[in-house]
Amino acid sequence: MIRYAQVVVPVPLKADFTYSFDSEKMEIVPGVRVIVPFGTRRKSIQGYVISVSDKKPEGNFEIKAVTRVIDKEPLFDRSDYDLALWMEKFYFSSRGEILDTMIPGGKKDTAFGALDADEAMPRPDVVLSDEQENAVRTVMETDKRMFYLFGVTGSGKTEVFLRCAEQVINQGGQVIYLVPEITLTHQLALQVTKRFKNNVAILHSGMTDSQRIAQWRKIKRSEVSLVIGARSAVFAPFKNLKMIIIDEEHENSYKSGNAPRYHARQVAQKRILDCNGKLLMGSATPSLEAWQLMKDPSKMVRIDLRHRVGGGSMPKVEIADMTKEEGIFSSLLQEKMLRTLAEGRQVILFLNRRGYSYYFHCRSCGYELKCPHCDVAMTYHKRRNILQCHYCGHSQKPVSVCPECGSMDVMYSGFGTEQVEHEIQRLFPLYRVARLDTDTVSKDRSAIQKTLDEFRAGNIHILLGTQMVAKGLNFPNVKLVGIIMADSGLLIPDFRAEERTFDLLVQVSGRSGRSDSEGEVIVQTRMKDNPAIYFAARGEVERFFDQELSIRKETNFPPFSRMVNIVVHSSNASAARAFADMLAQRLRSVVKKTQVYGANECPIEKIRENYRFQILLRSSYPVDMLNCIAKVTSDLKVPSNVAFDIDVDPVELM
DNA sequence: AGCACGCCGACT
DNA sequence: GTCGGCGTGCTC
Repeated sequence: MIRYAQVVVPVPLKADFTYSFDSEKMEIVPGVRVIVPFGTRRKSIQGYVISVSDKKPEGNFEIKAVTRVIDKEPLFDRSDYDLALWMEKFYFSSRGEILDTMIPGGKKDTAFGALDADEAMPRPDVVLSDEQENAVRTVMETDKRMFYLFGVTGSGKTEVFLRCAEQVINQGGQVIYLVPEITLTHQLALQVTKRFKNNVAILHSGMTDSQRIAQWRKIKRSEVSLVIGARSAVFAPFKNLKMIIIDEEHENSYKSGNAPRYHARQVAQKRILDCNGKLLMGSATPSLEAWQLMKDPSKMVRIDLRHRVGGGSMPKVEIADMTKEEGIFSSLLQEKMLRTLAEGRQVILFLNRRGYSYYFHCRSCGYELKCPHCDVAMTYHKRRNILQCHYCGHSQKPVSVCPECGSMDVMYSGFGTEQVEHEIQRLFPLYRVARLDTDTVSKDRSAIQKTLDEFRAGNIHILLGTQMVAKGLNFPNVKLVGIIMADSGLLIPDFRAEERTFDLLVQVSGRSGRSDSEGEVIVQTRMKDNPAIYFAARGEVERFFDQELSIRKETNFPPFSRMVNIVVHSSNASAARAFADMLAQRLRSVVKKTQVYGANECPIEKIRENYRFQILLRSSYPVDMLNCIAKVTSDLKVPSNVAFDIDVDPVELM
């Protein structure tokens, strides 16, 4: 018998599409994936069956046949689909794209993990500190929905998380444990596997699609009770979910950077509300959203962990004022490095920029070399001897005369990790340095682990890197951390710049002095009075967050308002501008208690040959704002050479 | 988002 | 005379 399947596909279209199939030959039920012809030239695409019916749909269109069924059993059920529907409304995305993100085997995760089964990491059975003990008890025995473990780096949050998970599982519940992608290390996986044996599913990006699907099915059949993974693990299809744990809650990687632009924390809140479970988050540097919620214990219970479990105390931080220094290294940092290295201790240096130098600039005509496809300066990479764009990857030969006026009075300025590495080799020729950034490790995943192993073994004395060295690393022999340029993140036009800079400084500083009380941090800056730097250097975490919170309140920025960033883009600049202006005007005419800014050029006006304009909306009445956006965008004729992207609660505005 | 169709410019 | 630009419309 010929039947009909309603299918959604991973394209930005809200409609579903009906395909026919012969029920004698194919077994198709809601929740399975199918391969269907889609679009012109009957290209094949993977789709998700949301319903099946016997009668032919009305309408004047050709009904094509399902090419092939992928699954014997459904991969998602009604409750998974309901979550997709919620996301469709909340994030203005299509069901096809959402299911493609929720269910493994669709969109590929871009991040990379470092999970290779070599190093063994035996752990003695730890005894909880009083603080930790109390934390576990509070979470388990308090009848509240949300809990926050606010604890300094090294205070043993992981152990508290694992104990809570254990208890929930012992009571028959199921637990999702989210970690930022870079923190999903081999060590954590080992700890967890050792503890939970085969009761745990680990979802990491190094796995193949079929491995991931296998894990998903195990979760669905309740063959495991604990899932650990990055952002998308929040979709783990547990039937008796009772707890979601979010480690390093402030991390931006919990927010998806593309099509459905969901935030794992928001999805977690939604799921936890539906299943009547508990949400347990933690960080040494909470997001301001969380910090505000903690002010009201009826909304979120704050639990403090004030002490490092190893007994080590927080490192001593000193500021090097770079307005009074020449070159990359201040005399203070150089001196500290020499002393530390002479003692046989190790150094971590942090700089959030890769490459050799940043701006190519002509002193005769003022020309600045930008990527031909993006509104972004090209970065010079010395080893490969190329200029590269960090947005689109375009590369070209370095130039030595101004391409504009032919002048030879030109210079490359601004430095990245590659140049710092050279400088270290020059200044400290007796010591070995290793650089850890996407340039040195992107080729193979095991390279990170290899470098870290060498560093742990003491064969490397100085570890230099970007974000990668900022989080989670725990090397007892590291005594000194140097932050080469603490202000780099403060120069971007974003109301979260200070919050992010502060988080980063605190996290990086936490790499120092893990085993004793001798840890030191040198913060190099040209903005020593900036609150983010000032408070981070003094270790005054609460004072920073309180001050930042009051600034946000005065200026009516999140968490005191909600924002939506609509980015209109097109390869045709005037088409993009015209549409963006029109959209902004329509929004303005319907919103009530919402401010509409723009349309203006995005801070990065062009990426990959696409001209970009943004409309920023801000409101203390988000329901009105979101409804208005839904209304305006639903009956809108979009020129086909422009597209727009709605980002609810954006974490970056570039 | 892709992709094909289709109608105007500058060129082997 | 063609090749190919990108504006327009569609995807069961």
